[in-house]
Amino acid sequence: MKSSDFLISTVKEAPNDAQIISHQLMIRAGLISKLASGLYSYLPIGLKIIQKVEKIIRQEMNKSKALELLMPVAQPAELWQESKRWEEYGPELLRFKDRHERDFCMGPTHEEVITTIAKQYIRSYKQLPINFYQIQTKFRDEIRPRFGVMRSREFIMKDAYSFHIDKKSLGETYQVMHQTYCNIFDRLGLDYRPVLADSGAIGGDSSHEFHVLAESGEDAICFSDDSSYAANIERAETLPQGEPNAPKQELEIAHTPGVKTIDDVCNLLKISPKKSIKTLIVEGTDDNLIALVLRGDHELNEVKAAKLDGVKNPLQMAEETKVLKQLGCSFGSIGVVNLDIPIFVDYAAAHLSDFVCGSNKDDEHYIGVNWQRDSKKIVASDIRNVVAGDPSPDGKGKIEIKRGIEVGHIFQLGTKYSDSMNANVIGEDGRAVYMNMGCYGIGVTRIIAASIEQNNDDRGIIFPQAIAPFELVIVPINYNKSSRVKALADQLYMDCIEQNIDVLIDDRKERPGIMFADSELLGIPHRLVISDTHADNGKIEYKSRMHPDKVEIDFKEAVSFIVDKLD
RNA sequence: CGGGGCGUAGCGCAGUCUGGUAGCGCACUUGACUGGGGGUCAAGUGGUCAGAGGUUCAAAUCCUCUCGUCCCGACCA
Repeated sequence: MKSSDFLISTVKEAPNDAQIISHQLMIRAGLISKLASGLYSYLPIGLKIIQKVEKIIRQEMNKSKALELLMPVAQPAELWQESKRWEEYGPELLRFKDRHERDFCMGPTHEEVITTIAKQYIRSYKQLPINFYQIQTKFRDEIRPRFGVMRSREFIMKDAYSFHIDKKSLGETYQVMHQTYCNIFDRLGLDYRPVLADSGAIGGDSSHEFHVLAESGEDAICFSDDSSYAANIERAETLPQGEPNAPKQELEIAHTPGVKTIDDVCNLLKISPKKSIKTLIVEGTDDNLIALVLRGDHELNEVKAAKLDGVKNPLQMAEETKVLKQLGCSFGSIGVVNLDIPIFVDYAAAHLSDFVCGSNKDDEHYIGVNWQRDSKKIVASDIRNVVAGDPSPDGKGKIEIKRGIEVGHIFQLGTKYSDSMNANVIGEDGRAVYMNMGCYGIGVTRIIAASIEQNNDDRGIIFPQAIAPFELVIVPINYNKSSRVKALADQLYMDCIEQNIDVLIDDRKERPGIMFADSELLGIPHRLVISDTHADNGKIEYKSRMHPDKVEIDFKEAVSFIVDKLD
């Protein structure tokens, strides 16, 4: 490709709505262009990158025996009503009517459609297992689109759906997909980790997420420092800590006028938050109130809490007016002594002795509280987020926490959709059974942002070779004035094309500094520079985007030198 | 949905408080010089100041409403 035939739309300054480095660089390098909130056009150079990512995904998916197909973006409401998700999904599902006033939605995912296809064409266990995938545009009307294509409303996703006669077969394909995902992310040159995940609203049993490690990641990932344990913080478990110590202090009232927060209580009473508890009130399933108790320095894990018996799922914090009416105090003064509603206590809080808590009266707190002596029977549970330093749930090592960008997610769905949509096959024994399903997603466009988050410097993007928009850039100095440079550069360009190198020759009438800066901003991995001074002695200059040093090589060997680098 | 910010040329911004000729840098066009790290000089192009209504002799500027956009929170396959 010649620069003069292409669109190089680099800019010095990114728009001020670009917050994170990948978003800024994608705008500055001219990969994307914003159309509206969460909607981006991919300019020619951005599309080249997408196509390279897709190629790797296709190759590995095909290798896993998955079959590519393509389903519609627009989907009829009937399908979603059948799976009950028309009601469950909420405003993230973009709904609209056609000219006949029939309800439709833009597909945020395709379980319903693929299940319909499977229902139609898969009749016998002999056709199973089978795994369909597509690479296609999804639309989710995100509450808050942000970070460019990292969390956009419209995005490209590879989604796969497998069908099985039983759970065993599903488990086998799940393992194959786990390995396939590792192969894909390896080839994409990403620093990533598979982690245990909550399966969320999609339902099902077993689930792993694949996270690219990056400071800007929206998820917290927990690792053991001494084993392979890794889990999303939503899912990472904490362990019971045994019986608390025997009481040493008497139960006493402390006056705490106007004090509401844990910080204020602890400052006033000169204790550590680790010796206090906080009591959160949530809605129960019968319009009742339920107390969740955490150590003062810990955070509630809403995913875990929503799964407790009698607690409304999804979790809903109680209104303060309702709390005031039923418990007689405001949020900051709730405590566990004489609290007459169901109480779930986090393991760490249940392990405390002689602690501080609210008294269920404003402006007073209890000190010297002890569970056995001062509170009614409680249920100890795992309801908090793990923190760095917690013991790993597998008993080996301690937990470390890092940030991650979710680029892949695999689920074992079981029969959730085949059941509600009546997708069955005839088994070996001649009886109809619901098919087990798995589903497997990769965020194609998010991968590009994630890769840039991991690979950049003060000059711009440093693309891994596998997804770089070009493998090589030729920068001729004085191309438009020096006929000798032009002849050599053109020859080199033709030779590269002959070797199937994805090469860009910068034949613009620009000063060298601009061409260097653009090639670095775009993250092209290899660069050859031709000038009159080099031409004099039959040399050419090579520079890798990864290394600061330039090297001189013989002009005649330049192409084979690059071919070697690309292998 | 709640709280906050912003909206002036393609991009980054000043001007708004205190009403009176719409500006700067980058980019873009033309020319000259220059030619290995975003160069210099000169001359240009480009704006319903987000939109609507109001106050006023006069509104980018004051008032009201609407829209867009970003941040924080709640939400999230």
